[in-house]
Amino acid sequence: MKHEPFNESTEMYLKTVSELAEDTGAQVPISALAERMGVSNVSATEMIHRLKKQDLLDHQPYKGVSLTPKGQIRATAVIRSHHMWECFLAGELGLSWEQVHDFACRLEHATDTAVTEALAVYLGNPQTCPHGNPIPGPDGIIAFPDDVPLTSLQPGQSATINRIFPESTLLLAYLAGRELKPGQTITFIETAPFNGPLMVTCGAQTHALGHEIAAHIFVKILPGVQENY
Amino acid sequence: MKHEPFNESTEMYLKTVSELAEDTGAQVPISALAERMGVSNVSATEMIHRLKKQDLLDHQPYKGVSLTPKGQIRATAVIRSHHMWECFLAGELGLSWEQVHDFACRLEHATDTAVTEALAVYLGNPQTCPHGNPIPGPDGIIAFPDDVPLTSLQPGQSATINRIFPESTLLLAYLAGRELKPGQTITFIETAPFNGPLMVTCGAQTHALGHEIAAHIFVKILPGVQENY
DNA sequence: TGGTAGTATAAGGTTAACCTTAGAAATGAT
DNA sequence: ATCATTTCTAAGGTTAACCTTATACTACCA
Repeated sequence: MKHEPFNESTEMYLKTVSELAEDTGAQVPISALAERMGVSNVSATEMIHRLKKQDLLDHQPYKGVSLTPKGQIRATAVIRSHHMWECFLAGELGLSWEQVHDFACRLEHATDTAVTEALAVYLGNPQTCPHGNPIPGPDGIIAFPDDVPLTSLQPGQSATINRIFPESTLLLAYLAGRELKPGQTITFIETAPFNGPLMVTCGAQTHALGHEIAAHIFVKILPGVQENY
Repeated sequence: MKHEPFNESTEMYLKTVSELAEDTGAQVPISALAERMGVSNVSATEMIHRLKKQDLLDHQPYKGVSLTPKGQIRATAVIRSHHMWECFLAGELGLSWEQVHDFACRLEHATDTAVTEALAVYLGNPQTCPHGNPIPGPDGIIAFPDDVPLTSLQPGQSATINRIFPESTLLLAYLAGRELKPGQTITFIETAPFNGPLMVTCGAQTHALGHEIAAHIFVKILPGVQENY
């Protein structure tokens, strides 16, 4: 009756599947998983088999993987703990917006559920992390955010930044340096010619954002200025 | 110029050497280490060789091991983080005195120095953990506590509990159930015959404590009642 | 209906951290 | 000085999580 170990590696796979599934629906191709994990295809497949044997995820050959209820519970627990730590590190300890993701990435695997829940209460049950992403409830339910990627804006449209997803240190550092954080209002000017960067203004600044970056910035479109007709 | 990995296993060895050295002086026998780590003698020896190669500790064959300056720094960093988390979990999150040790045991290996230091400031630079043990400074210096094991009391002597060392979940749970925590005043009655348990009173309660347990309770002796003569 | 691109499996290799059994070497107490 | 205890080394085995290379299988598009 010993508790399952749930080591870091296991948790990273489950968490990644959960994050990728949020984008694409249910079935996550192993190749996508492998890439996000920085691991070879064969290694990922091996690991999938191990996790399948533990009833943490399902695998439809040539289709992809999806979390079982058991895997889902574990994945959301890790994500919840991750975001709680981000809130704590940034909000209480005053650590920087771009650093806390990294710190939380390590703490998340070392956090007992009792600690996560006590932390949640301490923080007043925050609903989003400092990067704008929704925090799963203790029941594992994630509120699906009402936003669109920056890449889907029309020229001239204004929007407020809602979240950065998925989070990555390099990206967060880049955005922090330009003050492109949730809450900021930006206006999309145009996409530079020859499939160039997206030109946006934020306050007095103009930024040229690559497609990769823009795809990770989710925004809420502001009601457009009424056009005369 | 990659940062050293410093995985959990490495840190546990260094931490354990540091804790054992505090008792016995400098040289820690590998067998003692192996026992505390719950690992075979051969495995511990293997690991010692690995750590030696990384210049984290010295090994005098047939004598024992001791930390190098590099190992010392790492060990105290882990211990500092451990105790900071204990303070936070108990003092801020309100988790129980006997649970926080376990939770901190996992967090300590996932904590960046920047987080430890921010936490220290947040907590007002505490000097001892909830179990009374001194917290190493950021420089790695540990204030040696001024106390003696309960086993060294004379019958009739009173003392205040100062710390529980080394901490272990079972022991802490046992003591918590009897309210034997730092700050409490106890009086040593006698050692029961035939090398039996130590009889102590704490408030209205009398407790029979085994030698193992008593050796882990460190106390400050109170000035004795003046005897008539 | 192919054929390519993507996916799966097979085979063999690596590393860290453990294990056991066995034998060799040093220490320290009588 | 010897002998028992402790400590060390040697040899071989295990597991998890990686790797590469190579081959087999499926899917889907033209």
